[in-house]
Amino acid sequence: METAVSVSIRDVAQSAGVSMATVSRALSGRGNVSERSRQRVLDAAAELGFVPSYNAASLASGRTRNIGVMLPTVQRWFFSSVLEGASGALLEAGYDLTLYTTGEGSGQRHSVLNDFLLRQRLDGVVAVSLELSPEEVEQLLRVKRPVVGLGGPIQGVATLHIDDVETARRATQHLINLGHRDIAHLSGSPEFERDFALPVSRRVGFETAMGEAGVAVRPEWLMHTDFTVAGSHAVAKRLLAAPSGRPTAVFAASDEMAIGVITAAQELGLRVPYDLSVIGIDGHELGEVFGLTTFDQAPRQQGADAVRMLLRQLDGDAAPQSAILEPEFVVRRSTSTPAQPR
Amino acid sequence: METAVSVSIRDVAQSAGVSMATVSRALSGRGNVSERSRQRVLDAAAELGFVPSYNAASLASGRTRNIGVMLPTVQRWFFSSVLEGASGALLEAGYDLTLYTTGEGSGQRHSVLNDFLLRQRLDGVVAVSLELSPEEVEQLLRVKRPVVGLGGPIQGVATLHIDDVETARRATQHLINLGHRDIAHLSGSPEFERDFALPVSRRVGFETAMGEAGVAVRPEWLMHTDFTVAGSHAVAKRLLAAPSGRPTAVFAASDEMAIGVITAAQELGLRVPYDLSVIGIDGHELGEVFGLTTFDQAPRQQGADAVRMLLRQLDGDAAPQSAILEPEFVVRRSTSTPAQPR
DNA sequence: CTCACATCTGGAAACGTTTCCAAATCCTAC
DNA sequence: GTAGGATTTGGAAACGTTTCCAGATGTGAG
Repeated sequence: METAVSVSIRDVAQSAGVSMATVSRALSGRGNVSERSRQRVLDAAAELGFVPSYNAASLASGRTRNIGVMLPTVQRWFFSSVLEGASGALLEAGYDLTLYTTGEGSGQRHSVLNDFLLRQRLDGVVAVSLELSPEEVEQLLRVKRPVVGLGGPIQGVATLHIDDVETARRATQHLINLGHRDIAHLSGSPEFERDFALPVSRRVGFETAMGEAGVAVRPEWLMHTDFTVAGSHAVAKRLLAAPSGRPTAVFAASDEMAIGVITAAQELGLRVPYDLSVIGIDGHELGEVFGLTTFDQAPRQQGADAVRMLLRQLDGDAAPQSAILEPEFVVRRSTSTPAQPR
Repeated sequence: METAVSVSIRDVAQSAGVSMATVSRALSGRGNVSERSRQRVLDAAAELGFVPSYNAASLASGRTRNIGVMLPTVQRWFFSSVLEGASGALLEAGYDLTLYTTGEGSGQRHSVLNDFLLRQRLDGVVAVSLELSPEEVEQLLRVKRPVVGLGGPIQGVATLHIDDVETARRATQHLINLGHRDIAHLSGSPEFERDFALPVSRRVGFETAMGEAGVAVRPEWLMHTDFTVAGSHAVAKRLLAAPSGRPTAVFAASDEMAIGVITAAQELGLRVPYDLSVIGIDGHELGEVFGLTTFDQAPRQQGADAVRMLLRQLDGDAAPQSAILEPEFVVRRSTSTPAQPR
């Protein structure tokens, strides 16, 4: 509450009658300080309204209390959820969060890495749905910055993710178990996505389940679009209005896509699930509203967990243990037995 | 591409055969350097793979090339759009973005300000939909950090926002002009929101339009909920199923709420717009899918603009000029004349 | 060929912490 | 009371830049 300009550790030291070294120790908690000194320092600091300079501390110590979060965009539900989770966990731990949205393409990513991440501004990085090249990983590890990956495996980096193939297989199996045979799959394509092999993994899971059940995959029912409601809405309208007949069920690679399918169906006068069953993956907040059956992968939780993993690594505690997450199967009213079993 | 450990400005100086001062000048662009020296420095820096330390630079210069963005949450469309816009603009300008999600309540906000913002880590702050107290503003300005507000006026701070009252008035008027008289309004409430008087402003606009047209406002048709699809979906179901009769039109304070109303209507078998007209405010990306009539306020653009305003201020260029934005009226198929004009 | 002035350069002092090191002080057990 | 170890302390050297201040070098006009 004094003059805001530059009350430094030196002023505190003077006022508390101790050395700067002791002030630093008392305030940061590293090193031994007698209870008496600590108290005097704390009082003096409070009295003077002392605010330590992160920059100076970082420069001297190498620690920044700042974590970078890289993700393709903040506009899709999965990513904003992850971000929200990470942000909360970091705030709680007293860390800053520096955000890098790299764009859906990989164009900006390299410059981001070079221009920002390496400048010793970050203690660590959470990379969400990004395929880092071996060189990029090496670059990061060389500067001793731990990295945690989210949403898919990254070579040489601790990672948190669900088993995409298996989850897709189970989703498809759910439809088959209900009696569906005419099943379409909506997924992303390399045209729209650069992250991981996510669209591919989910398609493989789909095909695996179909193969296991001896059901043929109709290539014209493998549709590609971006991972948005609007994109899948448009594609689904074509799919469902095709004169060659329509599927009785759709497995969408994400909940946003599934919602696009549902709205498209409604627009065409189809009743879900009576005329069309729909299942997705994600656990979107709107799943409830649309009665969507899905595999919930709790992205918010994932964001928080990734941060905690990273912080543990920074504390030197744990080995970077990758983990495969178990999504929760949530059955709602968008799936049922087909109306006209063949 | 050499050993990554600590190639500093000193090494570059040595390698280029000039002083550290000259290296600094050549690299940062401030101060005069002969073309010859500049080239040698640039070459040496590239050769050694020199990466300047932001921390050291910040410490010495006081500039951080880091902008803070504070917003309540990243999970609502308006906010994630603003963030996306801001992030892009900052990346482009070579600035880092430090994200503070303060939570919808104001609880965490104060600590955020104190613990983070003031630590000379930020060159400036973009505050989105936050009501900063005079003390908080004063605190920021005292440390000479420019602030730009978004989403509502902040005392003593340059601000970017639409005229909420007027926009709400025009939205309501649109319904009235179509012939509607039984109009409900869905808005937020202090129970859910802490930001600004936004819900209030939009309600006032609604009431103004109704008053001007001599139409009575039915208090039971003033519904409150949070600014989400799910929240408004639930409330709208009650509204539209009320035995006392239902409105022919709904003005929702945000597009997300409007979408909740539309899905609720569909679930109840009502046809939009035949049985119910719906209008919102925002310009949500799903507006297209749902055919939503709305006032588009281009939040992504707002985020980018806010950043540019801030950067201009940092360059010492411009006076902090507040601006009132003009939303764009987008008519789609969710509004029409009422089915049964009285 | 000089002089005056602009441009360029290097030395060194900041910036505000952390942490190494050695010295001082405190304990405990004998 | 004392030796030996543990705990506290302060001095001062980092950390890697920027920038002030002079001094050196270049330029153009007379």
